[in-house]
Amino acid sequence: MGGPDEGVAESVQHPSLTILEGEDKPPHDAPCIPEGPLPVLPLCCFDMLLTEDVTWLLKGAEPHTPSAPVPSPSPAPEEPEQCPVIDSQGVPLAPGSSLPPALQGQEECSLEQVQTLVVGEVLKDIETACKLLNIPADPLEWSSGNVQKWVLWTEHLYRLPQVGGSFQELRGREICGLTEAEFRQRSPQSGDILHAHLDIWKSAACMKERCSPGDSKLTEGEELWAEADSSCSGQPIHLWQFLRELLLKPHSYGRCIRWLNQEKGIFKIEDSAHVARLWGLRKNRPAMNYDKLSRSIRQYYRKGIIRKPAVSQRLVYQFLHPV
DNA sequence: CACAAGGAGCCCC
DNA sequence: GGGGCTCCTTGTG
Repeated sequence: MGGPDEGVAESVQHPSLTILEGEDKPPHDAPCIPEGPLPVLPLCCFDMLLTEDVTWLLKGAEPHTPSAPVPSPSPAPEEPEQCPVIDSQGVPLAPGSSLPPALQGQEECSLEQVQTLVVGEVLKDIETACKLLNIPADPLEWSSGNVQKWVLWTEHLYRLPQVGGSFQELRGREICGLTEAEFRQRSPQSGDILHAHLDIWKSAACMKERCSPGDSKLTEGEELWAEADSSCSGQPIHLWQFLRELLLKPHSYGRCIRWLNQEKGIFKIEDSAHVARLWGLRKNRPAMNYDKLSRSIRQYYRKGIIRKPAVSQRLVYQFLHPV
């Protein structure tokens, strides 16, 4: 069913725009940023971060065409967020008005600091996707199944038109070797975007490799993962864990699931179909839908993991052991 | 119509 | 056996 017109693709494109020129060396205390020039990343690839976290960045970083909307994975910018989105640290972010905690108190932030922050966020998001999809971070290591998962995921996350089996037979090494033109050839509608996103992943993998492997210091994101993620143990992820992971990444998934009261563990599924599809992707269950997902959630009632809150509302659930 | 609740059968690890 | 998927019925707003 091709889903009702979920305002496709055009909001994601700024393929020619780049930020991160990396002319200066990064600050020496940057946690995991390699020395030397940072990879030049297309701006469109940061859209997952831009919506809440760094809209302030763009404001200062003009000249941005005023008519061009800020790239966003959300389908239609027509509807503003009804509720303030809470970021991973629980700090309410009023779009365009507040600085990330790391930069609070600093009126002027240097380009390097911005780079460090943005790149760090990109790495965290890639890490999230890896864990949710259970695929290696380095695209070169992907099997054809991994490639397929990644394509589906990226399509889904950025509401791209579906490419079908255009990349089906390719393994990671092969898809990494494709030029943008070849991407377009295989998928005229979204090939360029997929190519740009793959570039991000390749750059991130490259950066990770260049990071000192002995550095065991966890980034914020990794700490969150350590708290939330038990999929690293090699065991199959449970639904409640998956939901919690989505909830802990509000800048990526805040539109489909969000906390109503994190202290009490109360959350709301904003887009039931979307969450179900994400779960289906994660579990390789293409037929997953909210009906089945909610049935699984209801199994948790008996087990004391999730319940309906005292005041029952549609699509609102509560973890019995809040995060 | 979408969601909620729960029974039941099935599969996989 | 546990966890989850699937299909089902019934009820509600």
